[in-house]
Amino acid sequence: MEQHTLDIEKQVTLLMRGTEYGDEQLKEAMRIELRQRLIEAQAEGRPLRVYCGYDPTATDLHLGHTITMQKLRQFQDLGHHVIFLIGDYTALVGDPSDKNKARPILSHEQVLENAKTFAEQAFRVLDPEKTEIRYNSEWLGKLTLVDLIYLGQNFTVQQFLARENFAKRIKEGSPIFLHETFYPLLQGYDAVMLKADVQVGGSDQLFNIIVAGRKLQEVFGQKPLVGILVDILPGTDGVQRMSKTTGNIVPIFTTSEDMYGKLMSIPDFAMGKYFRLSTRLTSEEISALEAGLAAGKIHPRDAKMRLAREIVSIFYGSEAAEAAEAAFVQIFQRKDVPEEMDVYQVQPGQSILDVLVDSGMVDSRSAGRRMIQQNGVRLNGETLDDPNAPFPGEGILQVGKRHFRRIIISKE
RNA sequence: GGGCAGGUACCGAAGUGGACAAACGGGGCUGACUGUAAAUCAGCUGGCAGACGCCUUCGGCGGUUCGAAUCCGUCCCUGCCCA
Repeated sequence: MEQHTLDIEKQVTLLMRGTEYGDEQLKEAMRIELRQRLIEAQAEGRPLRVYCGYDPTATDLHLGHTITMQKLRQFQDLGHHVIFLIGDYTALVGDPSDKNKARPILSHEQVLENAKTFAEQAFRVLDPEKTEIRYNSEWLGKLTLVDLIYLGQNFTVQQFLARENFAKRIKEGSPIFLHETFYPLLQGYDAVMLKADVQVGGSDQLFNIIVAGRKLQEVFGQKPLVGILVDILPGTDGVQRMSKTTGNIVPIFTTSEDMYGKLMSIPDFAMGKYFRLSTRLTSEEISALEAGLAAGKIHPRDAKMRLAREIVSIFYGSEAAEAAEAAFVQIFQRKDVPEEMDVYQVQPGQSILDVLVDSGMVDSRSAGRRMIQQNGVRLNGETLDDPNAPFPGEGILQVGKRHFRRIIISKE
């Protein structure tokens, strides 16, 4: 018995690590509830039911999503039951939490298309053997109007208006569509249908999880879930939250080299958050690193390379991470060329511009001309300056900093 | 349903008959520099041709005009106020 409580204490410490509630009291309350729930479940001889929902509003899952996924993984590794919920119906509504404006309307077909590879992407972090995949259309699709009315009776308009993002939109005079207010109800209903003990989410999910989810579970006679809220990862710009629409994502499905490079492009000031949220380094190690940086003992470039290496190795293993680093050093630090690149075969009579466009290295002839004018096109290191000249010969064609093709001349 | 204000490029936002492919800012791209694809500085940022020029784009459609993002009609959408 003594031994078990100790185990639980360790679990609580691990599971609460990296959480962010924006309010110490709430955090403490959740810590206590988590401990209690673990004790109860253990007494009942069952694992906790833990879930996090992901809305397929776009095709790519990205590093930002993996913060909650890593938290799910922790639960999984501790033997708890994890549900990866695909929000194919909530995606139709669009979560107003993280937005300063309404989401564009998607059709259910588009959403399902987006969701196609969600699970596959998630398994880069989660254990496929231990993960239950669900779609919330399963129960949201069956909700009747009466059900919805009943759900709505538990919330007031004032609760919604008080939320920062809605208040902001009201102040700006930008629209808030009625259906957006359904979002928390639907997410809360997910929690009810899943009989969740724990819900993991970003700290922007506070209302949806702590207010809506817990409230509705109580209404349905369930014990309100424990919310595990994690901090939000900024995108590659270092400021705005990572999101596909902002265009600042590090996608999960990409090459190790690309992931490494994207991580190297984050601003120096964002390194701390990335280390804390996306790597396995302990907070002591990170603090030491930051102290070194502040004292000028550690080069920011080296710290960022460490960051990139750490994260890439989580997804691709340490060998691939080292290879990606080597490629990065080769291309960007030594300004050398990569080991591997696509091959393009030049046809007789093609001009330089023809090759740029036809090989897909530029989007249009105008863009190609611009690129040449700006000295962005090189063949074997020699800058090419006449778009209309016949393509001069074989070798390595480079456009901008990071686009390469091996050019061969067709024998004819 | 009525009154008022709006709908401009990837985003924000000027422009209110010709000099508008459309100021400015952000984003993106290129170059220089560097400590890195950070920061900073400079340039570029609809397409075709690249010399003149031509084509598509300012919510949709239709008009007025030699000429419309700009004026008129109509429709759609948003905010505020009223009901």
